Amino acid sequence: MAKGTDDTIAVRISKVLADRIISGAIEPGARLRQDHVAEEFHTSHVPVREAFRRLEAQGLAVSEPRRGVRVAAFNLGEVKEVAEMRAALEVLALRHAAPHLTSAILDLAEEATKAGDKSRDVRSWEDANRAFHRLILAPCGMPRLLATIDDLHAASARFLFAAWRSEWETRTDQDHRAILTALRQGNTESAAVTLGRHVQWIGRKPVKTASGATREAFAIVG
Amino acid sequence: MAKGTDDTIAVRISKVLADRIISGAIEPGARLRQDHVAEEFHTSHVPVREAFRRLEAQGLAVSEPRRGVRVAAFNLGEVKEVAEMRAALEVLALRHAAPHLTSAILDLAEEATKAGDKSRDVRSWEDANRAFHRLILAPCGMPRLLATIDDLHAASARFLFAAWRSEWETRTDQDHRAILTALRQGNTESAAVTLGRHVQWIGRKPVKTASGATREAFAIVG
DNA sequence: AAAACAGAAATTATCTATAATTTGCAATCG
DNA sequence: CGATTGCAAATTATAGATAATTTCTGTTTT
Repeated sequence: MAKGTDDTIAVRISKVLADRIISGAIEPGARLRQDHVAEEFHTSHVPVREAFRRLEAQGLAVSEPRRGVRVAAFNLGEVKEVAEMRAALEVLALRHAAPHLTSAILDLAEEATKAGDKSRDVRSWEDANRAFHRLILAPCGMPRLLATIDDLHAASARFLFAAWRSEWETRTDQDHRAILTALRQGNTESAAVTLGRHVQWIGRKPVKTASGATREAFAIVG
Repeated sequence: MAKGTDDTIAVRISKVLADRIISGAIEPGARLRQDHVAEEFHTSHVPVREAFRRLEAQGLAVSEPRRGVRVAAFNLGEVKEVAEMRAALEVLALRHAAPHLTSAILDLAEEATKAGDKSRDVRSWEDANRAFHRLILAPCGMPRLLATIDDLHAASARFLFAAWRSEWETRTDQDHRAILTALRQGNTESAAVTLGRHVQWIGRKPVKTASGATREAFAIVG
């Protein structure tokens, strides 16, 4: 993949910040101060501001005029919203991608599924999961749709990392396997229905808060 | 509506440029030169660049590093893509909005439909059409979904104005009426199905090109 | 005459500086 | 003692200036 060395500085900054926000390295609600970021990247704040606009568009940051930029907060409602949008759009993408799926692609998707099942931490599971979804959806050849789905995946990953900050138990992904089987049989409709259900599966998990109490954390696990 | 006087300059610029791009005042592929725009708005180019990032996120402009920003081009493929995305997402929004729809809202939506039927030019038809869709979808209470739909509507409007630059023949919108009737009867499923079909209706129309030849123009008419 | 080249002009991307606004804190007043 | 006002520090937003890249144009070369 493009290492981005010819990207503009603003793009580089936005990629690094996006990664930090998604991984949870920066807390929701935390302020992003342009001069501090500029200093860290040894630039002025002009490209930093452009990076902020980019994060805003992805839904990872919110900006109030004259009051600065904060990492976007989220709640159960937004997790559900993203899950439903993903269901609607990924199903659409799959219907268009299906006729162009080759067995080579499906083999790669199966490998991604196995990698996910073997993952012993959230991060590598999420990498494998995203690879699976991208592999089976990319052949739809609809760039705008794929870009929107990518942004939703970023949001999903953020929810996931926030809930499963460290612990992760391996599990075998039956849905992915069912989807692959259906696709291999040319049964697009069945694959689409399974995918639509799959990405709406919201995991729950008790998490200790800073104050010592426990609350439920929610995330899309598909 | 917010007149936007307390918006940041970048937001104001992006709104004006978005309107010009959508209305077709600036041609697809045309370059947006930051110094010229800055001069027009009596500002420096820093807010102009931020406005460009915003247009980029909406899919109205494309930017190549060091080579500047251009008005995004589009083709029949993208018109279809936007239509299908709208169908998927507006159906989702309607399913969530339906339980919150009051007869007052439905009355307003009916007025919007009548206004659309009476419209003698594309612009006012499109205003009325967007009002209808927003009225019945807004109560879903899903901000991210509504924002995405708004961007898709902007794209739709652009396709429409490009195809029907001036001529427009009045027509009565049966789909809108069928949707309202179904919603009044509490038949959400039927309304959703009709809406999904409605926004995928792509109109065709012969258009004279600059070179005098005629080609077909396409646009979403719903 | 078509293609390739070179220099000039225009344009983008960034940096440094300045003005305007907000936020935090402390002292004052009710 | 709590709320409020006022000032200082921090921060955001914009302007003006500079360096680097691209585009344009006219000329030369094959």
